[in-house]
Amino acid sequence: MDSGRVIKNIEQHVHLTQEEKEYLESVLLPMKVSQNEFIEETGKVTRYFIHVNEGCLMTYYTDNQGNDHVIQFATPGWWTGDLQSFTKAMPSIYSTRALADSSVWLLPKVQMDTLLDQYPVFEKYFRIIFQNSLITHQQRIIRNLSMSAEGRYQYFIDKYPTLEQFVPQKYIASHLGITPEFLSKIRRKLMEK
Amino acid sequence: MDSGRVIKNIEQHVHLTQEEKEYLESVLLPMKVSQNEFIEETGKVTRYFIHVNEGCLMTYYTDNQGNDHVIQFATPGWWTGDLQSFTKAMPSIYSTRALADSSVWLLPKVQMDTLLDQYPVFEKYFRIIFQNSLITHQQRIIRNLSMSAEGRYQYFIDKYPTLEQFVPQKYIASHLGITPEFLSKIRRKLMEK
DNA sequence: GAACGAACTTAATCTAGTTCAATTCAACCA
DNA sequence: TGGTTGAATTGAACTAGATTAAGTTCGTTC
Repeated sequence: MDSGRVIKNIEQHVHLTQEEKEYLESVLLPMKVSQNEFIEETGKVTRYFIHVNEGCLMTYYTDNQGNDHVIQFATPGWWTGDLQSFTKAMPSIYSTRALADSSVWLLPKVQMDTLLDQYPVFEKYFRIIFQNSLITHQQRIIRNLSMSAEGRYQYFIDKYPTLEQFVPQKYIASHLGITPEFLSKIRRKLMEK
Repeated sequence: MDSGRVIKNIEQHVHLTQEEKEYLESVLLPMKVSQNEFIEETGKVTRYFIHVNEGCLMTYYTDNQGNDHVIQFATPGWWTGDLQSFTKAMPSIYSTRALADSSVWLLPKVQMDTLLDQYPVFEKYFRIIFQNSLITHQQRIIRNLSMSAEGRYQYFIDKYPTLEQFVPQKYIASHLGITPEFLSKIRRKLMEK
């Protein structure tokens, strides 16, 4: 599996020396996951920060009534996982599963720590990644507070048109914060227009 | 105004040398704001990242129907502002106002850039700050998706008991994603119990 | 100290979205 | 080839929370 893509993604934000690239490559673990397979599970401590290379993952929370709530769909170039569990070694409240056959890179906790300690450029890189992610999370909160379900769905398909091919509708509904039944109604209404 | 508190807050996460402390102190601008005064306004480019020293601020989004949606209340020790506007020099979609007479430190954009460039420790510091903030934002999304308004209110007063003294109820309602009228009903219901 | 406005409350009515239950549809696979 | 299973759809009944509008409380100002 070619690690070139991770490097390319990272170099969109920071410049890496040959040594930094080689070190990163030496600590990333390649992994293939087939559709519906779990990478991380609720209740266990997350040991890896996950970078998607091919396919599609989803990270979600299951509440005590058994309902799933999707916090993220991750396509190639995205990091995912439970940051709290990963950084603080707490049992995870999320699960991460493959929605399609996928290939990912795993960055183990200890290696991430050394990476950050030894090479300041990775501090910068993850500072930028988390900063951007924080911005998009704030915007998602705002959309949830200020837009109707229909508006949020339109925004979603507009913004992530490629996701519909991987993601069953019920998980899109879950990500939008509505029931699959209601999403179905919205879709019919939009078709009729 | 004593800059010791900012330093103390930062040193909860990273260790600073004397030089780093002095440089930071030399670029922070102290500012007093009185109740209801704006620090940043929608439509203008955010020039400062704001650190609260005393009092309480709120950062909120106003939608095109004129409704406000609070994304953050900031009390002493917290950073606030519109990160997207600040880092990408875009017009801000948020406003930041004082809910009480407050004192803050302003970190101007250019100075933040040099700070990050010159002293890797600040990359680490902000990486940690953004990472933690990202975690809490994800949790807030999950609460909005999985809990009732009453549940979210209980969580809020439980988690931020001191905020009620500064924050008018209508802004708590806004933060929870409900109307002031409905929050009023919830409160009565809880009183009667 | 009257008058004003802003925050909060109350109650009636309304609606966006849920719940539940039945039906269809497609994929898998033995 | 037919049976099973889970995803999507449909529709009826329901509810959490919104909307509207009127009233209350209270601090501020002239």
